[in-house]
Amino acid sequence: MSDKQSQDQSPMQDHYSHASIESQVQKMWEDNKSFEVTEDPDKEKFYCLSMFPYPSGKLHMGHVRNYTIGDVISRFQRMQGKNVLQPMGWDAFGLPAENAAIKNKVPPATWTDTNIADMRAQLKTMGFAYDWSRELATCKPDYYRWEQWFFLKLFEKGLVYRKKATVNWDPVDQTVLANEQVVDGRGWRSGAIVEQREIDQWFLKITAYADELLDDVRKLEDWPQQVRTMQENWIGRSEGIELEFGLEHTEETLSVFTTRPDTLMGATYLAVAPQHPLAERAAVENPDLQAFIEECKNMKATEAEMATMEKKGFATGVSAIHPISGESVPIWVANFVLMSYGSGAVMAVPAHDERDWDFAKKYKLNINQVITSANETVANSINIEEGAYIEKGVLINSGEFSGLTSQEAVDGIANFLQEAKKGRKTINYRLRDWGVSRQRYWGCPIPIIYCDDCGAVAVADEDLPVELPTDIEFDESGSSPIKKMPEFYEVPCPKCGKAATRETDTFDTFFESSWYYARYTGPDNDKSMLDERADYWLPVDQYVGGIEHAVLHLLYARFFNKLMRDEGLIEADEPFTKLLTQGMVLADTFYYENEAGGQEWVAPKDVTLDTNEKGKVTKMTDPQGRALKTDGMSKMSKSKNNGVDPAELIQKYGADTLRVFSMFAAPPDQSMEWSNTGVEGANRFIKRLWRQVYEHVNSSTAPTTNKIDSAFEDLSNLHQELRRKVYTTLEKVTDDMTRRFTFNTAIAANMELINELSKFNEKGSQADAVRQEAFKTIVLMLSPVMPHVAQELWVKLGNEGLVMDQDWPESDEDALVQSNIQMMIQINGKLRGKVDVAVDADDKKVEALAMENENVKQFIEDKTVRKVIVVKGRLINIVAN
RNA sequence: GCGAGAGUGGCGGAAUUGGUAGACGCGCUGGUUUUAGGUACCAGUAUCUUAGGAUGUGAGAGUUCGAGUCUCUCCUUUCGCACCA
Repeated sequence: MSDKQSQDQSPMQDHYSHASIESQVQKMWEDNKSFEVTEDPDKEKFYCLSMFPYPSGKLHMGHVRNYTIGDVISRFQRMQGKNVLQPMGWDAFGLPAENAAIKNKVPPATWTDTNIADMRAQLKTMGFAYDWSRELATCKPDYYRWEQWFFLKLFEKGLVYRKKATVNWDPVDQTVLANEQVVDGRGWRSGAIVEQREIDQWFLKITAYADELLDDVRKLEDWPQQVRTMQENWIGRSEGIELEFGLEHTEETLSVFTTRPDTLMGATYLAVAPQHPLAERAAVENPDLQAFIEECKNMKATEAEMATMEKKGFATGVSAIHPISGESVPIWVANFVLMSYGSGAVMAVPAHDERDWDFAKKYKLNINQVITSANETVANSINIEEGAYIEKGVLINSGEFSGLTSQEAVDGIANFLQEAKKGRKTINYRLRDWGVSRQRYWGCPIPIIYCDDCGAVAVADEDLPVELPTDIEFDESGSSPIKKMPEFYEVPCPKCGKAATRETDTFDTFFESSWYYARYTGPDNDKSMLDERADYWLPVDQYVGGIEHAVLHLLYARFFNKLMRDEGLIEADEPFTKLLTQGMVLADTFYYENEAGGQEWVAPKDVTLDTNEKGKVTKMTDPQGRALKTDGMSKMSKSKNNGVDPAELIQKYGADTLRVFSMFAAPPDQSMEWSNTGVEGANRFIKRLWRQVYEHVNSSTAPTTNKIDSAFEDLSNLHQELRRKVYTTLEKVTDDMTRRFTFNTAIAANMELINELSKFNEKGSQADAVRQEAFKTIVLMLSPVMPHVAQELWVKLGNEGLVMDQDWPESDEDALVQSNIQMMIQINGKLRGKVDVAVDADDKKVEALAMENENVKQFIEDKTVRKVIVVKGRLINIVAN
């Protein structure tokens, strides 16, 4: 780019006017294509990605916060000399577009396109450093054709399969509902009670990668511990044994899974899930049992209550044979046993499991203690009639296994069962295979054709993409229009040519968001999904997004990354090296009670607050004079009417103010409380900096060039102190930006420096040179946060070019040198004085100086000094009594 | 119930390695400028106080010359999982 273009020779305005600055600076970036990047093997790359938004129509504060964090990191890394990629796109498939289509009679594609255009314009007003040439939208065929292609690769490899799974069926609208469309067990439009139906759906074998996903999540050291733990729990690996109980009077067996084989000898009954085949068979001749099973099935609705729900059971009348003792153990149906985990049946050891104990007490089943503690005192305190003993210990009442420790018994019993062919060691996962079929319209079509003769057949490569028809109309039922479009689904079989039927289901939208980060590296490629550019940019160095994606999105993206690696498309094992999960944006909530006793929520901007002389709020009123109540801070939402529109604030204060406030109010990973007065404070800060630079520029006798080093010879103390403050601030800010990611303290440190600078009233060319250096450094340090005003001030300070292309300032050792430091004097750990000492003074000298302090003398007058501790450069603690 | 985190002025938050608690900002109080409001600027703002100090980081104990920070017990709260055998 030409430097000329960025030079504005007009005189500096005495006041800060955000509107003209921001539009001019943004235009300059756009004209210069400042954020377009290409692969440069000579430069270190940095790929910074923020989670792409769903194009709902308007930017909200959560977006502003998320994208500002990513942008600050990107711009900082750019100043560190990295080749920075920061792309943006749209997670464009999804249910809201269908809802809008029904409501407004607009096709989802049109609605989505309009929203993307609006939101793109809004993002641009925020001045984010995105490479817009890489923009992608997941609803476009040039994007989703590659996931269709990839799905078929997985199909070939046997990593996808079809099986029956339950869906929510609305019997009135005759359509499948997404979980979000089921409200209190009823269809959201029809109000009909939703039924569960079993239909064939496609699954991805994520369980085949369970071990690798678990092992590798433990290696992601730059991810928040919380997210790693959540993923570990989600995968939920547990080691144990699967064993067979023979059924009495038949040849059949019942398989159960346990992680505590050491307690096997204490198993006094078995419990199976209500859906278990054995339960259903036993119910055929037992109407009471049948009724119990039905009752359990209907309890499904509220999952939250499930955990606290009363444990209930019903005897099947069938008994099993204990695989070791040969004793008869009754089989029960229990409402707490899950059909979906393990084999849907458990062995119950009431002596050593709380839930089994409760159940046994309730139904008067045997409780046999088989574990005791190695510690005699503990062992004597165990009373199995009072409660279960769940610790591991030493086996008793266990025949040949008695005396073994739990640890030894696990292997011993497992080996015994294995040899008897009655069991084997096994690993169970909580993780289920990923069902990717959705019976919705607005999604990527699944590229499969069903033929009566050939079965499920892949769409031929040359027929990809299977394009989703966009010229459609929704009827009142809300069911997918392509399910009623013969021109879409009537196709010949790709194998035999016979008339066949195209799949009309679409992919779960998590499918699109699982690989978009990789596609940004080559979004223009119409020959392949990814190319060699992917290996230049991947993995993503910094990923920024909401904690709500801690499990599903991040797990699926990690899974896809491994799938793509195994397909030879990329090299990296993991997609995201560092992860930053930003906190929620909260705002005050206010309401009054209406006549019906309901809550009417009042927008925070319409509320007047009265305070007492300490600033504590004493009264809240709305414009009609109604006294209001508050429900505290909660996440900005429509339902509580406490949202704040970023567009209005950009208009009023400018993007830089919004950026400064959202970075300053809280550390990025914590929730942030919105405050309108806080925004004004951020704006005041920028205006103050502007005015100070204005006064400096207009009164300066110093050279406005930056050749000021010669001016720093023989500086006075005051001058030296200011320079030291500049460079201690720089060191702190650099640390905050690189290591800590605490942008709030980085901004605070700059505020502190600016406050010092405003008190620095020295005159003369040396003072001006010191000031010039200080302002220049401040502008560089703040430019990632407030890039527009920083650019303008950069030029007004007499510099050339783009501030964002400058190197991050280097520390100056000379400026940091100090001859004297202040040390604290404590007596018995309490602060009693301060003393200035030479930096190189030894401990004896320091101690002597401290003893001379008047206040210290007073305090130790009638005491004996026992000990003196000198912590170099910090404090002296005198221990006396 | 299990797991992880948090608790500091009127509020958001700072204190990074055990070493000046309350940086920075908001709010509030007083003042200057202004016809006035707003803006801007200046000063003050943890609590008690006999004005020497004393107390103070959810509560209680402990380790230490010294604890917001480390250990233990308890309380409150946020988030996640939720009968996972």
